[in-house]
Amino acid sequence: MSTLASDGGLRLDAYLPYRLSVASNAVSGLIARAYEDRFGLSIPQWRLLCVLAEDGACTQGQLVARTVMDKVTVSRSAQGLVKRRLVARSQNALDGRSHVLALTAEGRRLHAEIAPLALAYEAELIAGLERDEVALLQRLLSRLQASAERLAIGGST
Amino acid sequence: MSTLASDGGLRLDAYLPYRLSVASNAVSGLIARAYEDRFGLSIPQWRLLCVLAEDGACTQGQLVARTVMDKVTVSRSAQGLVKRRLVARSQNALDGRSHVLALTAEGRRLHAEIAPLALAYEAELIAGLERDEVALLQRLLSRLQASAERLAIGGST
DNA sequence: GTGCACTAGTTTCAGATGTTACCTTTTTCC
DNA sequence: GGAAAAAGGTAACATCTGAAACTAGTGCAC
Repeated sequence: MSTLASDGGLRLDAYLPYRLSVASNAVSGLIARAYEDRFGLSIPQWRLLCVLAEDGACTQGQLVARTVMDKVTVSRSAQGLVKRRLVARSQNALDGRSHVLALTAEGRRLHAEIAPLALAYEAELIAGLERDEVALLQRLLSRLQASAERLAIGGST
Repeated sequence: MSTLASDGGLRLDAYLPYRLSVASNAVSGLIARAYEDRFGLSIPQWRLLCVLAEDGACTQGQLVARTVMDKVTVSRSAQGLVKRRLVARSQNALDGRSHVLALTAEGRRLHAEIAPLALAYEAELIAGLERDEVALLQRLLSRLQASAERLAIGGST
């Protein structure tokens, strides 16, 4: 019998989905403000820039798969980047429905400018943590994501 | 000199803010769908229910502090809960500006019904992890959140 | 080679979200 | 005790988001 109400040991600030969400919001908010203020980029736009810098030219479909974002989000973000001449789109010779996106010289330059800042933020965030703690964190996040996706599929049947 | 473009070792899928966001989205999406489908609750509403069950009656201001949500979000969520008679609002004798929110019997019942499900989801998510790994994850999330908040304040000056 | 199911991407629309402004009540402090 | 500043809460506005409809192009069946 519960004295006040706390049933079965559910406490909000020990509840992992809550903790994860709060931590993620704090980090995303920080990063989003930094990119927005200094470079006028949204986080989705920044993700596209990163993937295009890493992988070279891509179709939007590939970007969707690579960034785990909605195709509408990718479409709109790409439009903004094209408008700013950071990204060029050209016809895809292999498939008339899709276009190929690639960084322009200016896009590459901007990416090269932001990348160190991005890494510096990351370094600040994990300051004071051991190397292996960070590695474990990455592993655990992957694990959580995978579990969530598995449950989402299983649950929708 | 970079062969393709990957500058200074920035790879998106090793970038912590990105990983955190993706993992959090996957988990939140799963949980949100579950609560919405089965109980018609949004995540903010669910958070309020939890805090009210844990702490007993609160003002909205206290709920804002406790749940790390915007006061507008709390206001709207509370309205929904009141409309469904899960929460009762009464005048605050100590301060005429604020109201006191408390669970109704029905609210307590619903919370008691959902809590085991919430814990079951959490258990599924961390299935296969060691106890101390989970504890470390909690610590690391706290750390990241704290760092982000510190940087946000420092950066805005 | 024509029809039909399918994919890539954009547009449209409805709901969610946050920022700002606002009203009310309370506190401060002269 | 009354003006002014501040806090609790809501309303209004702009923005963001994602689902579903839509357009255009592909490719397989026959």
